[in-house]
Amino acid sequence: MVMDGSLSPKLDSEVSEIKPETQTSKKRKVVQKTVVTVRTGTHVGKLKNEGPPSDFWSWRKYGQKPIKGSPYPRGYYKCSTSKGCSAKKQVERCSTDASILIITYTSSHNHPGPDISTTASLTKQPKETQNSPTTEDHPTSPKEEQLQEQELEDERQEQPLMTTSDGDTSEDHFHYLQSPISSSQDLILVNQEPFLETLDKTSDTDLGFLLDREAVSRPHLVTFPTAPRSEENDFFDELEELDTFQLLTSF
DNA sequence: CGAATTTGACCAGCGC
DNA sequence: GCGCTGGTCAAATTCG
Repeated sequence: MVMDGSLSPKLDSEVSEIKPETQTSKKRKVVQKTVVTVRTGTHVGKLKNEGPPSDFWSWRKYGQKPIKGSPYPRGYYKCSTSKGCSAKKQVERCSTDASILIITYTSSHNHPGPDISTTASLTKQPKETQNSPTTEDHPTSPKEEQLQEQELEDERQEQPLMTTSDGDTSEDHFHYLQSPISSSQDLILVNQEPFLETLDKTSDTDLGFLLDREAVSRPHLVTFPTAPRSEENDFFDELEELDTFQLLTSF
């Protein structure tokens, strides 16, 4: 399957920022990666491990490892929605903000959609719409709030830490996308990287081009253009989001 | 009883 | 070549 964006066509809250990382020379092989940053409520810290921001798919945890530079461990999940699905995701917390979850999706799902019917009464079809749509339907609309911006700073701060051993985390492009995440927590930002290994081999130029394109179109459509918002603005965000939501839903 | 999660060990890639 | 870090597997444990 070549569904690059099969990750998830819809998101519950909003998107803030994404960093497409096509690991070219990292540790393991080169795979498409989608980094999604989710801001969990402040209550998250109380939870034992921050509820797993599960999207519409079911994930099975198969490992956990402490990451250098981050006081929090990283959890490794595999998609259990479908047997043959090779989709994986890594969940880790921002070293600077425990309330921020960084979810990295690897590979794509082989199946169209999870049993959304069970998860929620979504109206959306299981089509693999990867990036375009903002077709997100909120089932019962469990209220989600999203913040962003803070992540920017957080990420920046994080970089130095990560750089300790690596330093080659090249995040040149930012993708703004909707996320598949529909957890009861607050979603902050999501990024999707519809890139497959195939692209990788194609050429760097192409990749860059694609990235650029996406970055350009997405951010303007969904996210706010400028001005970072603070928690106070969050409320507004919610409102706006709801509005958008309704529009989308209506659509 | 079955499924999911947890934890440790092992393996592979990269840097020094 | 060695050591470090990240990622995955598998056995054990826990929960439903």
